[in-house]
Amino acid sequence: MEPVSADTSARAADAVVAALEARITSGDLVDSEPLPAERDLMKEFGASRTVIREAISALSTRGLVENRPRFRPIVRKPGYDAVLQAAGKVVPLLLTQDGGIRNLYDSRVFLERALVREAAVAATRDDIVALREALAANEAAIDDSLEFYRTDTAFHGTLYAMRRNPIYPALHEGYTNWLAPHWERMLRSPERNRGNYLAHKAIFDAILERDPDAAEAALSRHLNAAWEYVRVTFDLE
Amino acid sequence: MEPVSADTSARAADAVVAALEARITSGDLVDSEPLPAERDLMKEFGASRTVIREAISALSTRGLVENRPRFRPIVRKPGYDAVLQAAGKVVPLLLTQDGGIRNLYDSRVFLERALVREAAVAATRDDIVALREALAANEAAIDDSLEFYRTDTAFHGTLYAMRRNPIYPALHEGYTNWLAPHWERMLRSPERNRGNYLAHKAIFDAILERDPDAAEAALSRHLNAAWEYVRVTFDLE
DNA sequence: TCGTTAGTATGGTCCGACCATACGATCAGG
DNA sequence: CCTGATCGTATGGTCGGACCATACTAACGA
Repeated sequence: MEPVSADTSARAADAVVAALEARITSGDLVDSEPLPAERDLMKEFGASRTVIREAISALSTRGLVENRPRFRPIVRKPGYDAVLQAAGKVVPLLLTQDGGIRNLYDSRVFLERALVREAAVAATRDDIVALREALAANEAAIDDSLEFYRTDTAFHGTLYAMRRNPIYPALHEGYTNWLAPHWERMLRSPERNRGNYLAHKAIFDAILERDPDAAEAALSRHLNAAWEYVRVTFDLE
Repeated sequence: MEPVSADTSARAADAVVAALEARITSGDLVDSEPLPAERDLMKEFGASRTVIREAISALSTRGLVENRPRFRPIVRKPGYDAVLQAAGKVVPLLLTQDGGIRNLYDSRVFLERALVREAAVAATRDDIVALREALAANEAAIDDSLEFYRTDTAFHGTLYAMRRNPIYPALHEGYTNWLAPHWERMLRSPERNRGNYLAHKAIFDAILERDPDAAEAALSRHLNAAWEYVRVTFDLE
């Protein structure tokens, strides 16, 4: 008679979530295909539409389905980008607080310092090729600020890709998306682009020479200078 | 006549979410206090309970309110832990896939390598004191495997805290929570504990001597050995 | 063959109801 | 006066049914 585990009172939606979750990961529900209609699911689970909709909503925030307002939800197999998407719902709120942008940017610098250091130590021939190409594309875009921004991002992205761990490209996308609003609005010019390109080249050269300390130093200079621009532009700190 | 921005068809709940979000971040709704009752909110926003509930659910997944099944939702000011909590909903799914655990663990090793390197270069006197204390507590717990696990985690946590960036403690909590299921079940013994303690001590000593390379190497040895245990225990890869 | 159009499927919202439980107040007993 | 049991109310969880607007589809006509 003792209501021992009273805390196990579960929401009915949780069961539906678990079931659909299993079906998605198992491939029973195919990726990129629409989810069954709500009214079908309620018959299937013997639950009310309320419960079904709550379950779908939960799946949506977990990135397992893509839920555009008036359309059928689309099944999405979970990937590392899903994590970032989920996190992305909260990050903007943090950026409005105290040193939020500073903290996020600091973590990016810290990570990229480690990435370039690793690159200097362990870059493969293919890595070097990829970096060289990214750098060349960056140089070619100096006079086109929009394209320069793209190739700039791509150059840094190459660093993230070198770990061959899907977490890092996802992280890179997170950083660029979250910091973009504070970055895109900055004034740009070919001169400034050239400065950034030279910074990228310095990093690349240091990696080529297998000099981790120099690579890290060059990266630090580059990103700290960029931070200075952001800081004064938005009057932070 | 052109339905230019037809995609702006918003869910009614979004407006409620935005409003409550603003109230929480502005402090109008106090942290740790219960949210107004659903029936009050519907009067206030002129919306149906359906919409209100959906809004609350959304806030819950964003970590702005804590929503235990049968209780009043509790207001939670957004923090870096909220991000990790949101991400934590998806991470377990990824860990069941292919090299999921490997990827996550790899990212942890990579981060901690950077952390100990930084510690060796830039640790303050207070940092050293904190590390020494964490290490001492770890040594004292060698014969108590449960306590050893706690102090082990705390030692690593000290490394994360040294950046004085709240992102890192949150990350540390994420790593420990996500990897815990694969870690806690491993067999433990005073001998193994002693080995881990010695590894911690080697890291600490290298930091003391301001030798980043040695610190990083010691950390790598330590975590790679731990990975080996996990790998064979769970027959991964 | 292709654009138009009508009909249907489906998601979004609302309403009103009932249940179970957390909460708060009231009351009985020491 | 304090403590613990009791009871009524507030509140979240679930249900079923309804209506609307729109995405989708198939029939239709130029």
